[in-house]
Formats: sequence, structure tokens, C-alpha cells
Amino acid sequence: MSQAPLTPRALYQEVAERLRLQIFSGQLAPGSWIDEMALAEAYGISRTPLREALKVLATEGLVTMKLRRGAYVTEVNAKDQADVYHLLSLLESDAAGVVAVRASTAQLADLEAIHADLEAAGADTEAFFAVNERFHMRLLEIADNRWRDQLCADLRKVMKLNRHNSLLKSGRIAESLAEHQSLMQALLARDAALAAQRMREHFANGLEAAG
Amino acid sequence: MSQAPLTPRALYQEVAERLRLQIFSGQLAPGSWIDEMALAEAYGISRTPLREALKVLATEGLVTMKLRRGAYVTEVNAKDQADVYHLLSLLESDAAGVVAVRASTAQLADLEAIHADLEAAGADTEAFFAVNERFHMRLLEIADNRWRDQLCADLRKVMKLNRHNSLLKSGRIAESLAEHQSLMQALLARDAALAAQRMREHFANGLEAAG
DNA sequence: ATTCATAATTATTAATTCAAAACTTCATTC
DNA sequence: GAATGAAGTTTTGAATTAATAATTATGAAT
Repeated sequence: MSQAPLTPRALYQEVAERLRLQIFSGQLAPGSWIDEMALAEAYGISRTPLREALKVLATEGLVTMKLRRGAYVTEVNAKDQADVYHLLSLLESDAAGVVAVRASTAQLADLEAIHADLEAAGADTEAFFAVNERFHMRLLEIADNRWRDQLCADLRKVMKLNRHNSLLKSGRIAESLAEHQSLMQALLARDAALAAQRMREHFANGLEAAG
Repeated sequence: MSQAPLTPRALYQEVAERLRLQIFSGQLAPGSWIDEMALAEAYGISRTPLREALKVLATEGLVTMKLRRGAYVTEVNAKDQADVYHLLSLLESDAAGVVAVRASTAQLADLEAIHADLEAAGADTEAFFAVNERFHMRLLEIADNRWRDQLCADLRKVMKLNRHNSLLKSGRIAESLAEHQSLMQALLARDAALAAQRMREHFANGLEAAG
């Protein structure tokens, strides 16, 4: 079984991804110092690609570099959480509006298929979360603005810094599903303003549940 | 005369800033390959901090890393330009809405002062451009969302990749000034929806002029 | 003459080494 | 007993060196 990916990435990118996972899983807790020496040792690599990866994460906002004091996992307080969520809502609701107008019927069908998967996932929180993310990512992809895609991806990463994410709340699944449903209706109706509105509501409800 | 800043930055950050300036000035042209060896030599540093800086710029979207082929200055085509501009409009118009509601009277007075500077700058394209940027930055600062600040800053950097920027067109100065004026009125009237609308118009006019 | 293969050169990527700075601890003095 | 300063340790930051991969050029064969 080959471990090498089809499109091999540079080591620093692999390391960046691995670091993100460790941060999201809480193995590297917010506010904690990142021991370069120990991590390089643990990963079986030198400090050079690790340091390059840390600079990438710093630019993404996941870690904070302090001069001559190394890297720390970024701490996001309640305001940060709300601010980031606000931006995600703004960007994705605009994307929904774009999709309502510009998407081909095939692309809308694609979204419907993912929505069906979402319903199928049902109570399985893990699966629901994964499919939900796929839905949002696909919608962004259809909106066809690679810069927004990158922005949203980065913001979602920051959101994941908070372990108690609203999207993980099982109580929200039924409502979230209903909101996706009404969003799909607006998209199929080609109503940009309504689609954007529905997406905003979807986010607003999510934040409420998080508070 | 001391050259050392009060809060010294890491070398890779200094280099990143220097690289940005070279890119914006066209000394490093879009699509061109960045010769690490030559640049490190020119800067009088080793390749290590230069490579770290390049990874930062890559995350910002200013350069593109190709595996085993080094760094290239990102080429932004007309669609990219429009996409980025759209996002800036979205984020900053939302910020204008926030400012209309949340800004203190002192903060609004601050914006008015910058607006006065803008009028004073008059036909001096260089000065007008600088003050205009200060106005937008200050507005974002008052909106008080550090994540949006970062996003907008990065997007504006990407916009600067295009040498023929609408904001530099001298023919736009009078109109741009009028738009700022009407935006200020909406802010002072504490009308969030109107302020956002005025900012959107300001951006829409800017893009038109660029086309 | 053209194409394919191999070798050599060039440039990126990653590890190691070196230097400088900051933190900690211990001792001395007030 | 507390505070200040110096020495030592630890860790970051930067340069150098080694290795890996890709591209180009050259030569041979068809």
C-alpha cells in the first residue's frame, strides 16, 4: 500500500496539514506553546520544514508568532468566534445568491444530491458534519470565486479552533437540515435575494445555538 | 540615526514586506519566476528567511509555489480582479453598516477629518491614493473585526498586483470624493443600510472605471 | 534528420550547524 | 528577607551544507 499521494505536496504542506489536525483535535491546545524541537523529533523531520509550516499557519491565523519566543496556538475568545462567524455568514450568503443566479441545472442537481446525503446521514453526528461541510464547500465552488473559497476555508479553520462548535451540536441537526432544505428551494427558484437570506438565517441559527 | 524599529520584526517579515513592494512596483512582474539565489544575494541574506517569506506571500495569494519549481508571482487575470474586488466591496460595505451603528461620535469625527484630508489632497493623485487608503483602513478599524481587517488587507494587496488600478485613475478623483462625501452623510445619519449601499456604489463605480 | 535515452547541470528541498537572544536560577547585597 | 544582577541553559533565528528531483543538452540509433 503506497502512502505517496498522486500529486505529491511539499513536506512543509504535509506538516501544516498535520499541525492543523493536531490543533483542531485539541492535542495542541489554544494558548499553548509549540515546541519546535520536540515536534520535529516526533514527526521525524528537521526544524526547517516545520518552521515553514508554522509561518503558513501564522498567516492563516491559526498560530501566533512571537519574536524570539516561538509559535503559540491562537486563542479565540467569544468575540473572535462571533466576528469570524459573521464574516463566514456574509461571504457564504453572498455565494448562495450568486449560485441561485449562475448555477447550471446540473450543478443544482449536484447540490441536491449532497443535500440528500445530508438527510441520509441523519443522527450520525460525525457523518452529518462531514457532509454538511461538503455541501458548503460545493456551493462555494459553484459560486466560482477562488479567492472567496480560500477566505472561507481559512475562516472555517479558525472556527474549528473552538472545540465547542455549534455545528457539532446534535440538537441542531434537525433544524440545520430544515434550513438547508429551504435554502435549496430558494436556489431552485433562482431567487438570489431569498437564497442569501436563507443562508444568513442558517448561520444566524447556528451562532444562536453556539451561544 | 537609528534604523532599528522600536518593535523589531523577524527578518522573514521584513523580507516579506520588501518582496510585496517589489511585486507591487512591477520589479517582480506577474508570472515571473522568483530567483531565490539571486534575491538572497541582492538582499544580503541567506535563502532561509527568504523562503519563509515566500511561504507567507504564497498563503496571502501574492505568489504561487510550484513543487520543485520554486515561487512565481501570481498572475491575476480580469476575472480574478473582479472577484477580489467583489469580495472587498462585500466586506467593506458590511463594515460601513457596522460603523454607522456602532461608531462613537469621536470615531465619526475622526473619519470626517480624514475625509477633509482627502478633499485637501485634491488633484495630487499620489496623496489622494494614500489618504483614500487611510480612510478605508480607519473605517475597518472602527468596525472592530480584526479578522475582516486582515482579509481586506490581503485582498487589497492582491488588487495592487494589477498595475492599472482604477483607484489610480485621476479621472476618478472627483467622483470618488463625492462618493466618500455621501458615505459620510449616511454614517453621520447612523443609517446602516444606506451606508452599506453607498459603499457598494463607491466600489461599483471604481470597478466600472477600471474596465 | 529526427527522436529517444542518458548524463550532466541546475535549482529546489530539507537537514545540520552556528550564533544570538531570552528566560531561569542562583548568589550577593541592601 | 527581598531585590537586583550575573551566569548558565534553553530555544529561536539564520546560514551553510547535503541531497533530491527536474530540465536541458548531447549523443546515438533508426
